[in-house]
Amino acid sequence: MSQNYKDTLNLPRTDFPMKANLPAREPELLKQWEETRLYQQIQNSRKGRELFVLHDGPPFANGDVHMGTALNKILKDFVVKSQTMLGKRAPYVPGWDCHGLPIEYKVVKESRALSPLEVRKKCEAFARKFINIQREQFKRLGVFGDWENPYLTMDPKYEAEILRAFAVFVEEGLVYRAQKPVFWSTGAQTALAEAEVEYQERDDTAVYVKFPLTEESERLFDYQRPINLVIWTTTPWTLPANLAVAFNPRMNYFIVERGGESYILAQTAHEVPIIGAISFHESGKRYGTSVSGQLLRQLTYRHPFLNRTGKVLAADFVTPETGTGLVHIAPGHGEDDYWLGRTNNLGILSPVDDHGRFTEEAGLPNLTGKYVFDANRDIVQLLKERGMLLAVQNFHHSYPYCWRSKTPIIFRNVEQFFIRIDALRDKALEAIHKEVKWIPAWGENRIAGTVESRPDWVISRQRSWGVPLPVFYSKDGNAILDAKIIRRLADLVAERGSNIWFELDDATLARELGLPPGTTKRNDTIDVWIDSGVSHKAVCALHPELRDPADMYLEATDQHRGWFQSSLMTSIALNNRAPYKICVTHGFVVDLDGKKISKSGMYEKPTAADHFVGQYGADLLRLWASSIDYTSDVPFSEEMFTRLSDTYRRIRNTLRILVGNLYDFTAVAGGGDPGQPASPMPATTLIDRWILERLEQVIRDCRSAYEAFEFHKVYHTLNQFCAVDLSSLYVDITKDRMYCDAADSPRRRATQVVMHEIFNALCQLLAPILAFTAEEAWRHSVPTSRDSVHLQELPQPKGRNDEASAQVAELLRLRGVITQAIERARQEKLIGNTLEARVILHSDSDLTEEVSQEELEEFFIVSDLTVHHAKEASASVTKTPYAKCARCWRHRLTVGTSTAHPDLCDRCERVVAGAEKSDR
RNA sequence: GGGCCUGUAGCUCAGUUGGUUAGAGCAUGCGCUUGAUAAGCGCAGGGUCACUGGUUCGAGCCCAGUCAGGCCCA
Repeated sequence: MSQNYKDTLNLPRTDFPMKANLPAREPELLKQWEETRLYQQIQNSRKGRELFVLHDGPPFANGDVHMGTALNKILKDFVVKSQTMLGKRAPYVPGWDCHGLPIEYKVVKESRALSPLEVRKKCEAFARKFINIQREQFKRLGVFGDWENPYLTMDPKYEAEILRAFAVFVEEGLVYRAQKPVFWSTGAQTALAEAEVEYQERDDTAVYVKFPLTEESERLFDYQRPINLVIWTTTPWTLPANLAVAFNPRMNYFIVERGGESYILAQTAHEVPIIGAISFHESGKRYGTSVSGQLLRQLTYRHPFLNRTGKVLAADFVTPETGTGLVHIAPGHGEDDYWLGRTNNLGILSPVDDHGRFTEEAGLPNLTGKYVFDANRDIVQLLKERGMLLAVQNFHHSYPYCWRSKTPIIFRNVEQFFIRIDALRDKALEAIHKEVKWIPAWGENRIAGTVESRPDWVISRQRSWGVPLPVFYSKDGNAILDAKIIRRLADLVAERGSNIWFELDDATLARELGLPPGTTKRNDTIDVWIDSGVSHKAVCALHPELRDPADMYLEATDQHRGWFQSSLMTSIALNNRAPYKICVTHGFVVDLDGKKISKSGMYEKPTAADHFVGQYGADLLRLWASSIDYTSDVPFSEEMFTRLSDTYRRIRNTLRILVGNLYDFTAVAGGGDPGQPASPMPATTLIDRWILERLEQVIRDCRSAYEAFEFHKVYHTLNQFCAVDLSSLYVDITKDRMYCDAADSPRRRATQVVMHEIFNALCQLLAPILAFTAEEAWRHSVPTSRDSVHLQELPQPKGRNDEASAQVAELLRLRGVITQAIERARQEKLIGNTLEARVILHSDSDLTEEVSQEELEEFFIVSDLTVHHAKEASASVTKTPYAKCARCWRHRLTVGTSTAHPDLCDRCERVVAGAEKSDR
């Protein structure tokens, strides 16, 4: 019998499917967006609006897009889409970093013995391949941008800008050359930037070595001879380059006798082999007598195995934590050593070639050509033979490694070119503190710290895949650094690409640039951090749609030392100001335990973004990116994706029920004109007014969260709104009127007006995050066939007051009392369905007298309610004696009163009778 | 080893200038519904606020230290 009445209900109808099937549906939307040139449409629609430039930090064009890269691009897209929907013109020009060691290394590894030009051509092909792969993957994530015209740092015009910037550096006197120990990768045969160094645990041979005093120094002591300095080192191979021994004047030094010899070393906390621990308690000839710094300074020693002598020098950097307090100094193999040698005119000895092999200069003919780390053993053997070895230990420590070739790094003295950071530092710090907003705020502290302490910038690389370092040598070997020449070269490169540097021989190149015959070129390239570091000029300043300074740079937190800093330095040099107004950083993607997800592929679980896009869809990745607070480490796990799928389904179903309830809305509300929005109808009931007030608050919260780039607040706000306010309250409460009232009852129509407004607002508020789902839902809205949701703006608050909210809060409190009572009744098997309950509410609120009986019953979703006033709120529940209405399922007093429809309540009887009348 | 940062329920997040019994969503358990149905609703359980000490009448919040984790640097 009841089936008969189902057809008389206004049940929700929609084509908007419950099941998202994102992996299949998203590509269709992408195709349509591409066909309609949506990005260009959006840009056109924002002509003349306030400009917001998010400048893309170029990822390296090598490898697939992993979760970290995806997170970065998605966050950028949130910014671009939300700024656009806040009414601004927010163009997005993506870019790629193309030059540099990571690519060259892969190419060189594949095929050896290539000429520089061949290497470059293979590198370019490699970069292009991955640009195309990454471009497709980024697009697949729903990221909008000018994908057809990205900027590439290997583009000839871009390369020319690098050279032009370099010309300015030269003009400003910022570039100098110097011999300097630099991190040197023997595996890749190049100097490395600090960013290219990583630390690994390693076992090394540590040796205690005797450095015998010269005879004249020995005469200063009344001690058993020979007298030795005792040094300790973990790099025996640097001993051939030893030129001095350093001590710290603030430490205490002693001379002790052991086994017929005497030794000088510091009082340290740890035991020294053979010597043992030294303390004041053991003072005396055999156990140790203090040696003053005054005396130490005068000493000279004989090299333990080479025929030369060295001096003892004072140095602050000597510490008592390890070793003997006497440090062997090799100015060619260490930063501290270098500076100490420089102040004491020691000269530089660095007898090692590009591959890390000893040269003849080392003075050890047997070892010439031997890799230094292999030669450690030989040096130890040599020390033993000479009787200079006190002890050998295994020493476990972390040691710098080349990030690409994974070989241990050595310090090696090489002629390099530098940028003088001191000339830029003060202004850079001022810009950091005064010109830029850092998000999160501690970023300011962090980058300031790195800028304060960073040494001069090594900008020369002994590599092929990069922009040539525009340095020439005259016939007599003098370096030529000339801004005019560099600019000429830039013009040439802009036209013919930087390959000309390698294609043309010295004579031709010199002729082209107007250099005197006999000039030769240097075969270094420029550090890639300069490449990306000048993008503010090469891209923002020159692109007609962009602007330098950009409004925002947004990268992972490691870029405080990387791109943020390199860009800042070049911008200070070029423009004397910061290249960005806002710098946003996000954390790294970490797994459930807070451990980082390895980038090097050792991680057993999939980390490529593609994997998750294929399994869950891009909108799920986007939802993930929106759900977390990106300012610290970003948690990531399969479990989170399962949870997020639930959240997603909840949001999707909320959209679906709203649009389902609007299936018959256009015809009436549009007044025959489907292109027009619904005519405003005043929200009649409390619950309608309340949900609009909630929407108002949600709009305010989301807008300000978008404005502050706090996307997880948008996520939580909208999730809460969908799950609680809409799904479990508003939609649930209005079901009865939506389904059972006459289709055009004022109460139902008013609700549709409200739902329509909410649906549209939700689509718009969700659009920056759920780019695909919001678009899909938007197409099901009424009136249909409108533009993309991404052309819309975010809804504006309408200045609604919150008169209903306090009342609803009051009613919700009473609702809690009722549901608890009903739950108790259910436990006692008094009732099953809630609608079987007869509820007697003892209300402590005046509100229950102001709101009508009908509305209260609807609000509490009960059939049979009696309200008494009481001091304290309580409710009692029994089974209602009323019969169940076959149509609305509520148990009502009026069921059975109609003769035509004896199983209907009065409301349903009227609706059914009215429908029958109009059918006739 | 140094700089910067993070640590609140199983998961993701709230928690105002220190002030009652630390909140929300999801997940879990139990129940209802079968007219949002590969959906929906209700109720319940779940936290020594990383740890230790301190300041205070009072600390998730302030201070010091420890532990764990991250980024950067050595």
